[in-house]
Amino acid sequence: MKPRCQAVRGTRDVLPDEAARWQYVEGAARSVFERYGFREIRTPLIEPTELFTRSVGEATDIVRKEMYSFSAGSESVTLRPEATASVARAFVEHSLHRTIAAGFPERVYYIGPMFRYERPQKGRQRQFHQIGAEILGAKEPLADAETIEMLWSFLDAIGIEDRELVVNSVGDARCRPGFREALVRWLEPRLDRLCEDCRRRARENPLRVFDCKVEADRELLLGAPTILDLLCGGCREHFEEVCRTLDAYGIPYRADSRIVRGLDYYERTVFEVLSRDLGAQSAILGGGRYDGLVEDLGGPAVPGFGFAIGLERLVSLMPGDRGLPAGTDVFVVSLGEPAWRASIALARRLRAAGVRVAMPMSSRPMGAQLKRADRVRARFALFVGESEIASGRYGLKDLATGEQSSVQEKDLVARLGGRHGE
RNA sequence: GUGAGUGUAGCUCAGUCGGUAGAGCUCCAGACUGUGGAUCUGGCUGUCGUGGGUUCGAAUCCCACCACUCACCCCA
Repeated sequence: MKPRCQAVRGTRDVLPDEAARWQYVEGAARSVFERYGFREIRTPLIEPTELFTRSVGEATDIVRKEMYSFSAGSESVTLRPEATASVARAFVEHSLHRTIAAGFPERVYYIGPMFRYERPQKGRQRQFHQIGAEILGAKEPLADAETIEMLWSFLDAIGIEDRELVVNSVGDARCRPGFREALVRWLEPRLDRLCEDCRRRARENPLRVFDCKVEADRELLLGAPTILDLLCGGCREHFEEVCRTLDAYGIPYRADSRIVRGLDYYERTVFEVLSRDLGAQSAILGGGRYDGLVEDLGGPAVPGFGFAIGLERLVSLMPGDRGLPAGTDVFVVSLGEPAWRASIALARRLRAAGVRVAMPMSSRPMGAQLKRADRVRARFALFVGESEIASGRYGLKDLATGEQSSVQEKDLVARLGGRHGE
């Protein structure tokens, strides 16, 4: 059979078995994040194009060549390539800064799809999903460290063991221009010894030369000035306090002056968590501080810190025994047409009591029903035949142990473990 | 945007020198009319990615296109 239509390039279907794993991850994120005071925020998938050109940055790859933009009426809109800008926009639009008391920032998290028009490869789709969180109104280093600590707990909770935390500071409006200048001055006379990509980076976004993958370039760049040596006093102090707090938490990390993020709004702290099992796209998550973003979007000077996790990447790293689909509680095996009819009402009563029930859509041979019960991973088979209906006692078989007992209907719900999800 | 690899059944894959389509798994039925997983027997499913070319004849050779995969780039 040839499908008449298929999923567009870079998008894919998450089928039920895998969706169960997504739900597991999302549930763990909500549970952990809410312990730290984060509440969910939901923002639109489409935003004014200007939101991203202003925040993410005109010169970034995301804005220059990866956005799904189109005109709707007279305005240009864009499918969001990330959500931090949306959260900041909503924050300004609803004057949420008025709810912030000094020392008590607003914390929000989101889960949803993002869109970037890139060439798909391992760990990279055109529609992908992020779990992210933002903490707005805290300039203190504890906001950075505590949020990173929360992420570490979250990764623990879902069993991600192969991970490395790297942190850096990219300075702020006071010290970054100076560093940038020093770096460009250092690069100028060495351009002909660098690869083509690095020569382009030197022009467009000099800090990015540090994550070049060419070995010769990396060696040469060891001699380049590093941002950590040129931080201003405020940025240095902030970074050192973040590191001290991570030490106090006992979270292992590597300070790496080569970590540079691709979005213009980052200042001071930036960080990533890397894994070796992801192929070339090695980042599970990334984030940092953006103290100027809210103001850039027309709001008051409210500092921010946040991160985004790649959901697909996370799910692919999770141990295979996590987040398996829930099985059925009971399969109603009916013997003969009259019993099958009677089982319809029985199934309704059990479901109303919160039991997960499966049964066939028509009377079927018993062998076929029991095979099906195995397939849907039912814990019990409930036998319904004429003698059971007459006596009001049903045969209940534990499909794992093979033990069978006779149970009255009023005792069934307790035996089957009803009230799921309540 | 650049480069390389791969497209055969629902899934994983064989298919020799160009000779007319195969296995395992899954699914369905039966063995087995009130007790499943195992086993055995039988059965269903293909525009061989698409279009063109060469040839008596193409899954196989050639060209183009499409999709997927991996890498560059970039990022989650």
